[in-house]
Amino acid sequence: MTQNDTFELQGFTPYLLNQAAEATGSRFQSIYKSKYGMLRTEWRVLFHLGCYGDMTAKDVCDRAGLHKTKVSRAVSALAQKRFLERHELPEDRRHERLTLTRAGRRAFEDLVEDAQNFDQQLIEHFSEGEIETLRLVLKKLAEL
Amino acid sequence: MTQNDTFELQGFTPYLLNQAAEATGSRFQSIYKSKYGMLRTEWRVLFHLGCYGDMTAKDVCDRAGLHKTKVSRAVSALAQKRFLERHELPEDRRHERLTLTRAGRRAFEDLVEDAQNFDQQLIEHFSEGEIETLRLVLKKLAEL
DNA sequence: ACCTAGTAGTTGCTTTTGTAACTAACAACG
DNA sequence: CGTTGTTAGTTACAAAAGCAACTACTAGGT
Repeated sequence: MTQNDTFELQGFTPYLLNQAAEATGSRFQSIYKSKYGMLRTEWRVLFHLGCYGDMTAKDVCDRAGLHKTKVSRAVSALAQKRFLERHELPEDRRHERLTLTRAGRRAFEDLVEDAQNFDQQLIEHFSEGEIETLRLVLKKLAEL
Repeated sequence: MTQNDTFELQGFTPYLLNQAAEATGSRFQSIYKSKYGMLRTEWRVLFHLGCYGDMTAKDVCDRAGLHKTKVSRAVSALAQKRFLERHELPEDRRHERLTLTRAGRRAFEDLVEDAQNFDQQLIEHFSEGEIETLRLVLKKLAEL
């Protein structure tokens, strides 16, 4: 193998981010996929509603940085699983308020536990300072 | 909006990783997509060959953690663009050595510049210590 | 030589995503 | 009232990813 020493792929931030996100994300996905047959976008919508309360699909798009078609399909899937209900807002019938059903909230709370355990297992490999820096940097990177 | 205060989505590591990876990755993708019509997996294969020298598709799979079908299709696409050539190894005709063509190497070197500039713009928002910690933690997370 | 098991890589089919066009509803202005 | 522009959400079609079955080849017995 001949190599080019001017660039180190292992030091390229987007590549590292992708590898880490893929590794952790796919392991975590297997949990909610096997338990509830949910896709990643469905999990995100569920968690947005569970963590931040009722909102419209548009709100989810803005908060999560997801395209509206993705959210639309995830909402349909969650509605079909009877995890949420849609209520047209009378003051503007274009919007619909999304609300978790009792079953949806139960699933959310169950998955919150899994998420906490999973996160715990991840962060215990690092010091508190490292985790603090990681979170700070990731949040900034996501907003750039 | 009613809310559940027991879990903070913004503190969940896989979610943060995903948001940061998505934000930076999609911006960077637009560069090589517009310049060379490459997909993310094609970019990765190109960079593996460019950075680490000739190898087989299997080697790329192992190093990059990609499924062989994804790599197979990326290799076909890069071959069609005349960015690489495949050479069956005489000692084991199941393997094929992948080699960048002159055009492939030119594209690689061009994109290395873009990658360096891009990375520079990312990391200049942070201190050296933060970047060092970030890289360390991301590498470990990718290997867990 | 033959049979079995395993590997590198491809192909076909299904699921998921991305993009753009669409519907329905509102708002502001003439 | 229209007409124009804008927004929330859906749908239809194309591109891409995931998965399983397949081909071609090698290796290791027997």
